[in-house]
Amino acid sequence: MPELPEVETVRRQLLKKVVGKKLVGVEVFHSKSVNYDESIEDKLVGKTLDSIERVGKLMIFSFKKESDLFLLAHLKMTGQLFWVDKQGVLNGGGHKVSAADVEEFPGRHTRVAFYFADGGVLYFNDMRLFGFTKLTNKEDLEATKKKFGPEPIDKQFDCEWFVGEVRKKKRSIKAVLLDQTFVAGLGNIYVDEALWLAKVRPDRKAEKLTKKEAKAICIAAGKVMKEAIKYGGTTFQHFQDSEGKKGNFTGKLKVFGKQDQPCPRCGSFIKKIREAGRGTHFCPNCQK
DNA sequence: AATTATGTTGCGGT
DNA sequence: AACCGCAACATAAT
Repeated sequence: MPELPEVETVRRQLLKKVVGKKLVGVEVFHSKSVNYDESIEDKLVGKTLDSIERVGKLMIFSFKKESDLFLLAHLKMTGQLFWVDKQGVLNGGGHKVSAADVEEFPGRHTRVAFYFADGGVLYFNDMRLFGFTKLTNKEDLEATKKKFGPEPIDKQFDCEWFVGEVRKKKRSIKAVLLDQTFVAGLGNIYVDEALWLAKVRPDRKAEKLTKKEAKAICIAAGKVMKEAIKYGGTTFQHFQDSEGKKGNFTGKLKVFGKQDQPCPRCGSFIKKIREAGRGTHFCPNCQK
């Protein structure tokens, strides 16, 4: 799933569903998905979930009366977190999601199940096994957090700082925006969308951007991710929220996956290239 | 059937 | 230090 808006969508849903609940069991179906921690169940049973934070695309679960224990979850490419309540209901809203839409739990790609005292289960599914859940301590968590750059959706995010720093970078603007240590949260989809909004080509060298272009990118990055959160994220291939639903921002995409289709702004055909090692979509006419 | 693509990021090389 | 390419893995599409 993946980028900040999708992770934030899941975080907000889970806040309402699992915070305050007590863990009674952890079942590991694939050891890699718990960072090969053989005692994860022993460490978690009896703990009550206190809060869920997020840094970039990383989710951080904390526990009541435990100041030195945290559960990190990173979904990478195909990770998913599903909440299934006592009745086996995914959406918690009273009716089951149809079997056609959602696989059985645990399913083929279920890697970990977290069982709660009220009968609910939090499933971590991850087809490609790049993602992880992992226990950590306060010191490690703080070190991890420090590696992330600021988030463009943050009220405090400073475009003056962004303009100054981005124009020191020698790589393409696409590569720079994908770098989580520079700014956190953007991934392949939202970088392409933000650059379209800002009318800047993804293959431009960051150091060659004008201040005006850099400012436009800064604003666009925050805007596109805030808007995507409002719509529950984007489903391009695998993303499903904690209720098994797809993101509604997919219909709002302007360039991502739109190669050979007309640009919604100028009508020229959207092009797809490879930039920073990633499939990259842009309008060759109105992005300069 | 082999090749290429896929929403991420950490590593080892220059 | 900054940057690049690739590997980790499973699956679907050409």
